[in-house]
Amino acid sequence: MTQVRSMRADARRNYERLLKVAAEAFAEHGEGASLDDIAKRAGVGSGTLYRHFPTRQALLEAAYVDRVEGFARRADELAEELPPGEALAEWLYELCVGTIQVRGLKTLLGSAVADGSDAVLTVCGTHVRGAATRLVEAARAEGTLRADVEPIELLRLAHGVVGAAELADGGDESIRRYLSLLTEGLRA
Amino acid sequence: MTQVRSMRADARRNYERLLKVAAEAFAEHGEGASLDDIAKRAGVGSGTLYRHFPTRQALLEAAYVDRVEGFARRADELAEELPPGEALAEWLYELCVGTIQVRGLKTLLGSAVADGSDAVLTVCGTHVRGAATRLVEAARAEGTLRADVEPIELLRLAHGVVGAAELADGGDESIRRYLSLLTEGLRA
DNA sequence: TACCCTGCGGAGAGAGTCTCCGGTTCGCGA
DNA sequence: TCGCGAACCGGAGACTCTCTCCGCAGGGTA
Repeated sequence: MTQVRSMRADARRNYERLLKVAAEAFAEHGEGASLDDIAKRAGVGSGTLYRHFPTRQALLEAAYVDRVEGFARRADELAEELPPGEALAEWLYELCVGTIQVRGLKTLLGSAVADGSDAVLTVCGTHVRGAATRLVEAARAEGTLRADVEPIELLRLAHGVVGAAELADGGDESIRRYLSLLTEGLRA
Repeated sequence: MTQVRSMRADARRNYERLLKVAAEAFAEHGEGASLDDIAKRAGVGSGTLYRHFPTRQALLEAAYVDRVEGFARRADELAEELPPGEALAEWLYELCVGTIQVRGLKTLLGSAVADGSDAVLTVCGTHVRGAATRLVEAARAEGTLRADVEPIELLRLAHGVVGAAELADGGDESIRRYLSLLTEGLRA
């Protein structure tokens, strides 16, 4: 995606410094971390930061792509280890836990499944939507998942579950609880 | 709740001007509306605003209490008109729609059902939790709602549903869809 | 080695938050 | 009705953060 090779050596150095520092800063202060401060900590001017990453969103995405790719890979691992329904359930759980633990990731994943024009679909969006689609299709074929549920709907609901869990204590048990309520429904 | 009577006449005038302007500003610009701007529009200095409402949250709550009281009253109306299960479902739907339509309300209701120490429970929290409890108990007694679901859990999940719907188009149909997925569960 | 031009840095404008305190004005008691 | 003390006002100003602009350094190529 990023044409890293045609970058000048110093530019590339700065780019990678910024990425590293940004990941730390977002993890520490959440998505709202001061951008000028990130620039300072990386030893570059703010101009340099904004040249490489025009928006906060761009930096957030660049800093966390590999983590999101990790979620996508994990989906395939789980698909091999478990029956489809369980794989999907476990993946959603891990996704939610990851989202709540790594500060800043929630916004990123949120905008990755938001209803923007699909033309400008982000890398993260592609990864996470792809992974969800694979798991959903398998679970549907197996007959353990309602046939009318779209992958994107599941991702959005998972995002909602994270929101709900945050309102509780934000712990893994809250995630598990709200996810199970969603899976099993509210009827008696 | 607010000891309005013991206020000096000018203080009270300003207090109410601020409330009115704040409700407009939050509705127009969302919860992030500029506080200094609200003060200016109300014709007072920013010091006056901060004296009456020490935090953005305090102003938000004061500006929207009556709306939240409206939700609570609506719960009782619905309880009279419909069977418990339907009343609860309809109330949650209206709550979600209201939350998404009135900008700024989402944050307020979120913090009203957050896991803060219950000692500092807000007025809005009391109203909305009370209403939910009444509806939940009736639906449980009727046998249409899982017996192990707490009112607060339902409110948090509703907040999550609003989040999910926002990621879609934010329309009433999205709310309806995600709420029904939650109610009926995801199993085939 | 020398030159061009990519990429750098940080000053500074703009927007917002929140505090502080000199000045105003309300309302009570006489 | 007057006068005084307390309650309340207003907005200047310090601080934080975002984002742009442009003179200049220093990398890459011939």
